[in-house]
This record gives sequence, structure tokens and C-alpha cells, in this order.
Amino acid sequence: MEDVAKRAGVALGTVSNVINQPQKVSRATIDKVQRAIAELGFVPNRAARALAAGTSNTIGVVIADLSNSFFVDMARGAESIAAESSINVVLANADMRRSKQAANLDLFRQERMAGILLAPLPGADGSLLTGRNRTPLVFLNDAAIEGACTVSVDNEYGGYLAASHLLAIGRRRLLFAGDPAQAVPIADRLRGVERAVRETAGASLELSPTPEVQADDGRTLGFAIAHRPESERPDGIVAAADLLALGLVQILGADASIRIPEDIAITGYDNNRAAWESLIPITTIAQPGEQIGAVAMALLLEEIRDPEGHEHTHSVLEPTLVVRASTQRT
Amino acid sequence: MEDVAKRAGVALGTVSNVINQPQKVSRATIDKVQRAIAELGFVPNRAARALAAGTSNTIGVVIADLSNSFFVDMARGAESIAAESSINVVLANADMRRSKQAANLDLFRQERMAGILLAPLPGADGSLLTGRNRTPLVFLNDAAIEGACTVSVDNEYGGYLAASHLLAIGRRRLLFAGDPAQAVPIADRLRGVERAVRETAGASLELSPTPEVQADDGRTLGFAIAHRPESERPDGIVAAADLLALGLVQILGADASIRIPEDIAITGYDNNRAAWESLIPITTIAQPGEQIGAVAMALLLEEIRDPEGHEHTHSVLEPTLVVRASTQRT
DNA sequence: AAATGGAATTGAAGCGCTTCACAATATACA
DNA sequence: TGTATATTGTGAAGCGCTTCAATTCCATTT
Repeated sequence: MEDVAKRAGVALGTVSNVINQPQKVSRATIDKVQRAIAELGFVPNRAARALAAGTSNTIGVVIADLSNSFFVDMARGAESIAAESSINVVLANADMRRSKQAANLDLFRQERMAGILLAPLPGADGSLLTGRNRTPLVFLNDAAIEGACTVSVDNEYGGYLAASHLLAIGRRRLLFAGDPAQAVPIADRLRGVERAVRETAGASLELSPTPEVQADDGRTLGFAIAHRPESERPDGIVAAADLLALGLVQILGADASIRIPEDIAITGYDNNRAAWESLIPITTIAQPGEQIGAVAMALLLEEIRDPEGHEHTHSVLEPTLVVRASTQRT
Repeated sequence: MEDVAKRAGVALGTVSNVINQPQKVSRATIDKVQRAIAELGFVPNRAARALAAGTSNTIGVVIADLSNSFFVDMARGAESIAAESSINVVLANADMRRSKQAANLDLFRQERMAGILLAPLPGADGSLLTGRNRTPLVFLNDAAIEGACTVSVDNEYGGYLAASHLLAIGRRRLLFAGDPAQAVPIADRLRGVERAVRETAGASLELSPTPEVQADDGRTLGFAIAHRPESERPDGIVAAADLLALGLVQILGADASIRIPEDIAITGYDNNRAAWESLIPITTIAQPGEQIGAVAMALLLEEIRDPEGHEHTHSVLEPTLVVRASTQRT
């Protein structure tokens, strides 16, 4: 930078101003300096900048699991908002391990990031907000944390949406596939389903817990349902996840005595790739991943810009219903 | 850090040594200093460290597309190797845009990262290795670049593997699904298939280009094949990608007159989730994503440790065959 | 007891930038 | 013409760390 200053015939501070506050510098000087920068191929040193300024203009995103596209969507949404303020975003993957999550958080704090977005592993709590070195931090996809902003999705409403859709197309014998004891979001979804059923006269709900929510679990349940006498089969199934729904559709759809959606309509949850690549595309509840990221980034930027006046917000977004062939013939 | 030094009753430099070169400090002093660090909740400032030392111990990974699990695997492989040397890894997503790729590369260079791993967009060239500020850089999944290490996968061999497998289980009328003009890797895979066919007496190959390699393209082709007279159908299909294979399996598997794999055996490529979640799991060619990342990181660390003596290497890894039900009944 | 050498410790000199009090110059007004 | 007010530009003082020459301390050796 000293070389640039010399070459442009100005002071060190002026070069800095050209880079950071061009409005304080005259047109002519800006040109001179920028020419010198170009000629010398000057690349500013962000480490020095972060040190001198006390903070960088980069935001770190710590993600529980990179292989989950839901989290990746969040990251993308966050990036799009950050880009508007020309703020950089870097990611770190916790790979489902608590130790890596903590290490990545540490790293970003040590780098004096402007702020951190955290899509945590299940069971996150306020302890992640270590007392010292309070880098602004917003939680993604987690609502139960005090002392920081959170952005999450209303799973209860998602379940309600799915069940309401089935009820609206005339189904009355509903089945919920998935184990509410396995994960809090699944329990929330079930609550929403129960509410919808309660609100509809003549509707019944059967709970069918599965060990997990993989395609295989869906297939196992599918066989079980296919073997029932026709009168005891449900006419609508809310699966707790898309893969589960996929397994169900694969088995029930292959059974000659069952038509999807006429005899059994099926909904999934998450709007995974699996849902629309199925031979019979699956109706699902889409989580607004990008929107979560975008809202969270907006909240974070607000906190960064006004740390004092900032009040923590708990934002809850609504999922949306995506209707496909597994519930409605087109 | 000054406070820590004061509290422990030692000099500033000693605290630094405790953190970075404990072997140069006596046991007793280490204990004193570490106690002070803990009591004060001292968090070192990496920006300052990077500035003073001239480089950080963080490596940046720039990825063309985060939603592609192949790239995510590479990142994971890279991380596992870096962890062994307690080197941090951060990611940046180019989101399939050339401008973001360049911006992220700039960012990492400006942060004076120890090194960069780049899984580039198609069509990368040496221009990404800007002359000044030569941060060590290794290309992932791209072989055609001089002036840097590269780590890639042998697509020709992958195609050869797939075709050889079909030939080995007695198939002779092969069909390749996918357009070699659409992407270089697909053309490579086709070359491998052709080589295998050439080596086998009595084997023939039909080329069936598809617009893209999505499930829909597979379905379209599937219908076309199902409508052919039985004698004109292939008995083995090499699909250029798993989704393509998935579409084929969905349609051909649903046709009552066709048995998979007895009448038509099908292979995919990539070992996507889609391949094993299919009702009939699909035989595929697995790309060693994690291995690519691991090898690349090892190469990068070597270059970082000995910038002078380092010679650029072009490492080509071999994909592996994963046999599933679409070619072989278990 | 003096001399020797290695280990442990010190502290000052930067690393490359931002910031800010101040100086210089330009513009406006009476 | 002189003074007040903006507008630009200046350069020195850090930011928090690493490094390294210099110093101190001790255990050995002679």
C-alpha cells in the first residue's frame, strides 16, 4: 500500500480512503490512486484490515450438515442478501459432529468475523453464545434459544397444511407415518395433523411410527398397508419426510389393487429431490430454506449495524404446500 | 495477550511461544500461562496472527456448486486430511457463477489463506492462477491445467468399467444413453464404453443421445425403448448419469413385458442418492469424491510446506463399480 | 572455582492496514 | 480584503500478534 501511495504521489491514508471511503476523496485523486493500484497489481491484505479495523466484513455460516440440501438452501439465501451489501460469506461444515461445530464457531470468532449464522445440530442451547467476544450470532432452524435472534419454520403448521390438503380432497381415514419421539420437528408436524383432523367431522387418524424416515422404512410400512384388507387401509397418508413417502409410493404404487392417488393419497415433507423424481411425483411441504437464510442474514446485518439498539427477534416462517400427482391427478 | 502475560508474570513473547511452540517453553511456565489464559478467557486474534506471521493456517475451498453432493464429498475428504494437521478449512460456494468463483478466489487470497482448493466451473483455465500473490492452489476434478497440481477422475475408465460389467454378465447389444457433445466427461465415458465393446467379440453399441441427463430424459428414452419390438431392444444400457438411469428403470421396470435385469440390465454413473433409493437399486460407477479431496489436500499441504522444491502433479484417480439389482439379482 | 554451552525467557521491531487529529487548500460570505 | 466554513489530504499511532537477537539462568565439565 505504501508503494501505491508513493506511485500515486499521495499519502498512505489517502490510499486507504480511496478504498474504503471514496466519497471523502476527490475524483482526480481516486483516479490517480486506482491507476497505481492497477499498475502495481496491489491486493489488499484483509488480515491487516481486520486487525486495524477490529472486524472484517465477512460473515461465517456454520452448518450442521452440508449433505442436507435444506441447509445448503439456507446458505444460498443468506448469501444472496449479503451480496447486496457486498459482504462476503464463508461456510464451515460441522458434519454432524458437535466438536466440529464448536471448533468452527471458535474459528470464526477468532477471525473476528463481522457475524455468524449457525444452523446447529439438534439440541443446541445458549451455551454456544459464549460470554466473551460476543460476535453477533443468529440461529437458523432453531426456535428455542434465548439471547439471540432465531429463524425457524412452523412445523406444526406444515403438518396442518398436509393433513388439510388430504381432508380437502375428501380423505377421512388418515395415517401419519413417522415417530414423533424421534425428533421434535416430527412431533410438531404430528400435532398439526391432529389439529386438522380434529377440526374435520368424521375424520380419523392412525399413528404408525417408523424407526427412521428413510425410503426403506417407507417400503416396510408400504408392504404392511398393502397386506391389510382393503377396508382397513387408510385413504390418505401424511409421511413425516419425503424419503418415507417415496418408499410408500414405490410399494403401494406397484400394487395392482391400489391406485395412487384414487385409493390412497400420500404427502411427503421437505420437498426433496426425491419427491419430484419419483415415478409418481409426490405432494410435499416445502420448507422455505432460502427464505430462512435471507431473513436470518437480514437480522444479523441489523444487529451488526446497531449492536446497542438491537432487540432479539424470533422469526417463524411458514412452509408451503406443493401439490403433485401423489394426491391429485393433473 | 498482554493481560495474560502480566497475569502469568511472563513476557509477551513467552505467551506466544506457549501457544505456538510449546516445546520451547518449560513445563512450569506452560502451566502458568495456560491457567492465565483460562482465567481471562483469552481468545487469540487470528487476524493479528495472520498479519504478523504473513499467513494463516486456514485453507479455503472454492466449490462450483454446493448442491452437487460430489463436490461436497470432496470438501469432506479435504477436511479430514486437514484435520490431521489441525488446519482449518472454510468453504465458499460459486453457485455455478463465474463471477462468484472469481470473487471467492479473491477473498481467500486477500485473507492470505495458507492455500486454496478449487473445484472449478467447467472451462477453467490457467488464468485463475493470477500472477501476483501466489497462494498455493490445487484444482479438483479438472485435469487440463498447467502450472498447478490437479486431481481428477478417469471418466474413460469409468465408462469402460460399466460396459465391461454388462459384457461380463453376458450382454452383447449395448446402448449408451447420453450426449457426448453435451459435456466432456460424458464423451470420455462413451470412449471407455466403446473401448470395452471393441474388445469383446460379437458386442455391438448403439448411441442414444438425450437432451440432458435428468430423470425425465431417462423416462422419455425408456418409453421409446419399451415400444420397440423385443428383438430390437438392447440387453444392456450404460446411462451417462444416475438420474438418467433412474428414469429408465422407472419406465422399463414398470413394463410388464420387461424384466430388470434379466431382459435389460442398466448402469448409472455417479453413485447418487437416487441410485440406491430407487425401487430397483441401480448399479453405478462411484466417483471417489472424498478421495479426490483428500489427495488434493495432501498435495496442497506439501506445496505449502515446501514451495520451492514442489513439483506440480496431475493425479488421476479411478472410479469403482458398485453392483446393485439393476444388473444383478442378489 | 571458573569456564562452557544449552535451555528458557525477554522485549522490541515490525506485519499492512484504519483512524483521526491536524494541516492545507479551496469556497463562500460580509 | 479578510474571515469563517467546507473539502481534501496527511502521517503518526496503534490494532494484537510473531519473531528473533540478546540476555539470563543452570547444569556440566575441567
